[in-house]
Amino acid sequence: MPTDGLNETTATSETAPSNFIRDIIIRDIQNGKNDGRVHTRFPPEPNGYLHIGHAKSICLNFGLAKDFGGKCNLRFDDTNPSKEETEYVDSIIKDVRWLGFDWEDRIFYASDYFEQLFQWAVQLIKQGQAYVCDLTADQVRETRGTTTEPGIESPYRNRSVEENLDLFHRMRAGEFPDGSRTLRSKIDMASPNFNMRDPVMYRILRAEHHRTGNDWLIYPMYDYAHGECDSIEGITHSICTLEFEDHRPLYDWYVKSLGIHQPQQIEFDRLNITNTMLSKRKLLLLVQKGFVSGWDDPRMPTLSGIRRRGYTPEAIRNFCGSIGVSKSNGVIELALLEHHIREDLNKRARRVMAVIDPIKVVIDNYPEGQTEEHIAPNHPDAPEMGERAVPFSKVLYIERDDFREVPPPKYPRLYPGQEVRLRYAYFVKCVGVEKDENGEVTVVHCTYDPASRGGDSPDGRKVKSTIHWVSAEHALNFEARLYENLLLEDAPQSEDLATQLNPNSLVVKANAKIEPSAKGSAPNTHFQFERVGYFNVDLDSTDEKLVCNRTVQLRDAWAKIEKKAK
RNA sequence: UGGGAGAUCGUUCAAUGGUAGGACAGCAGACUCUGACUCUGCUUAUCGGGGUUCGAGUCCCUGUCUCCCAGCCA
Repeated sequence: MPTDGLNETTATSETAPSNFIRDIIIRDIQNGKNDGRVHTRFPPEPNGYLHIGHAKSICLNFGLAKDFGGKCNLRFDDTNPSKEETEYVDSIIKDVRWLGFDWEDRIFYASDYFEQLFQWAVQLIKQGQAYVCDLTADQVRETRGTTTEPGIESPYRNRSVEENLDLFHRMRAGEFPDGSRTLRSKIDMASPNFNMRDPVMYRILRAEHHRTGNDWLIYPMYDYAHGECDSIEGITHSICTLEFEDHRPLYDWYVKSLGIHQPQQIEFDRLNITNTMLSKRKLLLLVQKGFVSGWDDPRMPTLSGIRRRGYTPEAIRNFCGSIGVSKSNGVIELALLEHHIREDLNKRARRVMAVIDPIKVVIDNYPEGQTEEHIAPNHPDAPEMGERAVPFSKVLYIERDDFREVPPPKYPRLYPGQEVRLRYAYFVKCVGVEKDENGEVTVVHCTYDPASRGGDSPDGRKVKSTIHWVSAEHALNFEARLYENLLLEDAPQSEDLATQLNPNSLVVKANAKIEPSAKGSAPNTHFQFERVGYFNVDLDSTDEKLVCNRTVQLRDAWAKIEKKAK
């Protein structure tokens, strides 16, 4: 049986459309900049799990490198030990690989460069471009100025090079308490760009680092570290999101002051998707507060979450390739992501019949105790995927929604007096119902036409619809987990997450039925439950109990018709 | 009200001074043993006002709107 979990690593063959970053690279190559090299990097901070927004950046960086015959590094931006953990490093490695990208031996960490970064800071001190400041965090903030007023220069700004060197080395040696001093760049307290108002380069922080342990008591800030890390690795195009536009002058200031290789920072728009939370901070909150079962809850937009949900790397790559890259911050419709997962799963998912919300059907004229098998293809358009036998007997289950005692106008499915086709089996006609004391239909009685075996009547008569079914005696009981958006359609703009969450984001159908061929399916096997949706086998599934996640529903024209009727 | 960035179909990305195009969504139809898939057709856009030009989404001026920035986070 084909399982495709972590083995789906074939690269996308999409022809990439033009975008402004490609234009820049093409121009750079033409001008012989960087000797025509293209070298990018994907630089996550290991402080959480990767989500679909990161997938855009991953596909962009690795994709650009591939398309231009260059390289792309994986680098962990681990300069803040108080937030970072090995668990996150491991998950990021797994997720990038799962998405189908390869960094060969180029996996790096900002922490690999701590000593070099320290030496460069010393160089900047010697050049008179950095100083040790004794102001507290509050004082730094108070003296930073406002949008209309310049900041106030620190009283420690003009310390001698010798004193700065001495103090900075003593910061490293642990002579001062956390937060008592910082190393700052001496730039311009009057700059209209706050990032240039003597930004902090190093802070004193006694926290165990997931890689360097307690070797360091001072840690470089992102702004100080990032350009140099890029420079060390020979990065040519340092691609990041729009909010770093204001940081670019500082990025350039450091590499220029140091006289080292200068990568070009290019900013693009972060991915936003309707009704989808793509903030690491908020996702962490969802996990911590128990609103979801974990980072890999199938409702999460994390790569581990959507992987568990049944999304494939191909679908995600195709999606990322189709959304484009620009500098305007837009919001992609969730429907586009769903389109790509349907498109991919339609090609690969084995068809199977499963009934999510069963209602019993008795074929009155079918012999008691008799069983027969009907042959069904595993994929309507892919004969090479084979076929399987589906057992049929007197008592069946069909979808509750496929029967109406009183049909609405134009209802094509089963109702008293109406004949439909049981897929791959027989024509059946509803001849009556049984009800419980509440008037609820409990059993639907039908008769079948033995001549229609296989699903077609020799007299050429047509039916309006074909419905799916399972044999009650042979079907496997299973648990279907149906997902909707985690966020409410009209989520209030509030910091209180609870008020924004959809109470129906997970509906468990513990009494669902599936044809026996699904027995023993491995986790992450993709199925199309015909006429219902794409599902995959969940991690929680065991030999005794099959558990399936609804990845995405099939497009449903009838639902639209019904909605309009209301 | 300082600085930075952006504005093209409902959404999103193209069009690099020369026929405004694709994808998704929507609508209509064909096909169908999945109201799925597939196929066909259709609707809909250059933020406003000036200017340059034979010709402007693209260049210039001006206005409007949106997003980002005052962490010892990244």
